[in-house]
Amino acid sequence: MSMPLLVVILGPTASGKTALSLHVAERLQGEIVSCDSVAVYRDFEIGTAKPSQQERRLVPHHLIDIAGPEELVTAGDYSRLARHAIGEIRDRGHLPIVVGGSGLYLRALLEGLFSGPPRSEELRLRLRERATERGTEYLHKLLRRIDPAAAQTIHANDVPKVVRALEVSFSARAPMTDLWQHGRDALQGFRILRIGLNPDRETLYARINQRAREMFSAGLLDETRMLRERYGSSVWPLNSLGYKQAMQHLRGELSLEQAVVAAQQGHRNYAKRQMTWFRREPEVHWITEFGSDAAVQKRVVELTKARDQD
RNA sequence: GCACAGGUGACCGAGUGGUUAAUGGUAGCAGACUGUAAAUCUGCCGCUCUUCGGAGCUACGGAGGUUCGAAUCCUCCCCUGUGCA
Repeated sequence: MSMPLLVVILGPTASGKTALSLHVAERLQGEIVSCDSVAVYRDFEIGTAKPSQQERRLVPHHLIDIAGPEELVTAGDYSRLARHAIGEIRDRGHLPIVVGGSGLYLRALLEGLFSGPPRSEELRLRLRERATERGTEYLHKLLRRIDPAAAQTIHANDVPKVVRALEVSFSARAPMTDLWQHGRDALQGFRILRIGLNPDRETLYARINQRAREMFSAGLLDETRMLRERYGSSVWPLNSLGYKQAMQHLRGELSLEQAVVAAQQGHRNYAKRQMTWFRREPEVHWITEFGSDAAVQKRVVELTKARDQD
C-alpha cells in the first residue's frame, strides 16, 4: 500500500486557485485545507476572497475562520493545525488539497519549522526600543556577536528578522543558527503533488486590478467599518491588503479612488513577491494559465488521478 | 493679447555654469525569507558593447547662441497652468 496523496495548489493572488481546488475536490472526493494567513480570521470575508458559504457547503474547507481577529495565528500554529486537519482527511479516506498563497505557511506545513522558542513579546519590545534608540545598526551588531552566521544572511535593515534571530538566540541561550542544525520537522507520510499556477503576468495584473476594485464595490468599506467597530482599529489583520487601504479611506487619508488604486498596487506587488517565493518551491508542476480555465481544471484532475494510481 | 509661474529620464519630483547619466520617491524587473509573512528587507533600473577595471553613444520642450565647459546663462519659437483683459 503506497502512501496517500496530498495535492498542493499554489500560486499568486487571483490566479484561480480557489476555482481549481473546488473543481478537483468535487471530482475526487477532496477536502480543502486553506493556506492563507488572513483567511484564518473570522469576519474577514470580502478582502480575503474566501470561498463563499455555498462553496464551503459543497466541499469541506479547513483552516478558514479558525481564529478571532484579535488572536495571533503564527506560521507554527498554522502548521500544526493544518497537519492535524490533513491527517483527519486522510483517515476519512478523502483527498487532502492544500490551497494557498502564503509561502511561509506552506513551507511551515510541508517542510516544518525548526524547533525554537516561541515569541517573547517582552523581549521583542525591549529589542525594538533599543533599535529606535540606537539605530538598527546596533541590533545587527549585537546579532553579529551572538550569531555571526545569522547576521551574515539577515540584512541590518530587516529589523523584524534581526529581532527574531536575537529573540531566539537569547531565549534559547544558543545561536539561532545552532538550533537550525537540528533540522526541520517535515511533514511525513504523504506523496505530495504540487500544482503551481503561473499565468501571464500582464493578464494576472489586469485581473488583480479588476478584483481589487470589485472588492470595494462588493462592500469592503462596510465590512471594514464593521470589523473596526467590533474588534477595534488596532487588530493586526486590518493591516492586510485591501483592509489597510479601506482603513486609510475611512480615516480620511485617501479618497475612495486613491484607496482602490493603492489596493490594486498592493495586490500586484504581493503577487510578484509570491512568485519569487514559489519559484524556489521544489517539484512544482507548473501551469502557465489560470485555474479558472476549464481545460486546466480537467488537466489537473487527470494528473491527480494518474498520480494517485502510481 | 498682456503678466506671472512652469516644461527634467515610464511617472512624480530635486538640481540653477564643471567630480551630473543627472539626489529622492513611485512603478517595473530580479532576489532574500525557519513562529507578525497580505509582513519585512536587498539589488538592478537611458541605449550599445565589455577581458566587468571600463569604453562609446544619446539625454533635461524645440532651434540657435555665449563659454574651455550648459539641464543650469542669453535670444527666438512651441506647449501647459494661474491671473488680467
